[in-house]
Amino acid sequence: MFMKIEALNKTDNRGLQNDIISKIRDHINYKNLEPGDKLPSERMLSEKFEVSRSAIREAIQSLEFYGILESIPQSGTFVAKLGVTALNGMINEILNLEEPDFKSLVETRILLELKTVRLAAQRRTEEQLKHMKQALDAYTEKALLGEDAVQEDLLFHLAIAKASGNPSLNTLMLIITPEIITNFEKYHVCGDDQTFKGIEEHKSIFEAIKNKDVQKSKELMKVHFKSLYKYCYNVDL
Amino acid sequence: MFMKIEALNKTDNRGLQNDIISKIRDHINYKNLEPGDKLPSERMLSEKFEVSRSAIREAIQSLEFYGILESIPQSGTFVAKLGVTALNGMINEILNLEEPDFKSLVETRILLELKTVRLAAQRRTEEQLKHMKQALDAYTEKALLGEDAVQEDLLFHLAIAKASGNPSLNTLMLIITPEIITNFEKYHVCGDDQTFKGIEEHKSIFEAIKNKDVQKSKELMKVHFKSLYKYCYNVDL
DNA sequence: AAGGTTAAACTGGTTTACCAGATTGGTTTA
DNA sequence: TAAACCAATCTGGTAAACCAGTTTAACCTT
Repeated sequence: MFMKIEALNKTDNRGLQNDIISKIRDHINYKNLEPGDKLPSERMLSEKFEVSRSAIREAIQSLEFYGILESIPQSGTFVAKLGVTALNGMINEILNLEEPDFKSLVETRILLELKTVRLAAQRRTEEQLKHMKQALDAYTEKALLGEDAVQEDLLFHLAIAKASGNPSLNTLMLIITPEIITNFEKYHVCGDDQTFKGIEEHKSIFEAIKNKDVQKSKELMKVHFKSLYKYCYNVDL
Repeated sequence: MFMKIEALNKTDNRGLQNDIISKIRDHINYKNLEPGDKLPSERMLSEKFEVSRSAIREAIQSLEFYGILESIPQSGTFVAKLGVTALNGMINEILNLEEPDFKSLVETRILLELKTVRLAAQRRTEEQLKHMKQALDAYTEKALLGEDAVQEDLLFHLAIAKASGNPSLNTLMLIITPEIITNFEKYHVCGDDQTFKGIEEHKSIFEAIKNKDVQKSKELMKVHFKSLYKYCYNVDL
C-alpha cells in the first residue's frame, strides 16, 4: 500500500519497482488512457515489461496506496479519476521522493502535534479523555521509576492525535511516529533530565485538553517540543 | 466505459488483514518477543492462523509500511526496535483507524500547505523556483482558457511542497492530495468564479516565495484556502 | 575436546498453476 | 428488432511449488 515511507526503500526492490512504475506511467501516456480507463491485465503487463507478475502486482499496490490506481477483483486495474496531467506529475513526484531525514521528521511531527493538540482540546470526548489519562498515568508511573518511558510518551501523544477527531491527521501521525521513535532510540536523544520535566509538561497538556483550553494546550505543546528540539539540535526553535 | 472506482470489496479484505494483524500482535505478546526478535516464518504463521501465506505476507507488508516489522530476505521477519508497549499501542491504533472523510482531508491539507509554503519561501532553490514557475504557467494558461485546471492547480501546490525541502512533508502531501482531488471532482467543488481568483492568488503566492517573504507567503496561502474552505462549507475558516 | 567444514533445513522472494467471479459476444427468444 | 440468456473468456486473487541465499547443526579433522 504505500507506499511507503519506509517499506519502499528496500534498495533492492525499489529500483525495479520504480522502473515498473515509470513504465506503467509511460504506457498510460502512450495509450492516452483517461481517468477511469482500464489498465492492461497484470499478465499482459508482466509479459510486456518482461518482469514477473508479482513485481507488477507490487508496483500496482504502491500506486494504489497513493490513490493513483485501483484494482477491482475479477475485473481489472483502473486509473483513478485524476487527469493525465495530474497523474504524470504525481507519479514523477513519487519516483523522486527523497528519504526523510530525522530533522524533517521532527519538523513534521511538531507541526502535526501542534494541530492535533488544538483539535483535541476542541473536540475530545469524555472517552478519549479517559484514554489519554490512562496513557498519561502509564507514562508517569514509568518515568517516576527512572525507567525509559519513550514508548509511553509516544502513546500519550498518539492518544491526543486520536482525540483530534481527524482520521487523516491521525493516520499521518501513525506513519511518521515509529520512524521518529527508532531514531530517538538510535541517537539516544532523550536524557534523564528531560524525563521529569516531561512528566509535568505532559500533565499540564492533559489538563489543558481536559479544560478545553485550546490556546493554552497549543502553547504548552510548543514548550514541550521546544526543549526537545533544543536538546536535539542545540538551537532554539 | 464508465467503471465505478469504488472500494467496496476492500472491506472484506481489510477485515481479514486486520484479523491477521491482531493475531500477529497477540503472538508477539504471548511469546514476549522483544525489539529485534524474529517472528515465526511466514509458513508457520499461515499454518498457525489457518490462512494462506499470501494473506500473511500482505499483513506483514502493511506492518512494514508503518515501520513495525521488517522483512529480511532469506532470513526472517523482525519486530522493529520499538518496545512491546509502543508496539501494542501502535497496532491497536492502526486497527482502529477510521477512514478519512473529506473535511478532515481538507483540514489536514490546509495545515500542511501553510507549513510547506513557509518553508518553501525560506529554502527554495533557483531550480525549484523554476519548477514552480512552470507549474504556475501551465495552470494560468489553462485557467485563462476557461478550462478546468484542477490538475494544474494541484501540481503547483505539489511543486511548493517539493520546494519546502522537507521530504517527510512532501510525502504526506502526496498521500492526501489524490484523495482530495478525486473528492473535488466528485462533489464539483470548484466553481468557475474561483478559477480567475485562483490565478491571481497563485501568482501572488509564487511572488512571495520568489522574494523569500515567509510571512506574506503564509498569509496569501491562508487567503487562498479561506475562500476555498468557505466555498466548500459556507463557513469561515 | 575444540574448531573448521559442509550439507541439510529453513528463510523470504519468485514463479507457476489454479480459482471464482466478472465480462463479453454470439445465440436464442419474445 | 431488441431484449434475454448462456457459455467461452478474461480478470485479479490465492494457493502451491520452486529458487537462491542464510542459518544451523552434525560431522570430520586436528
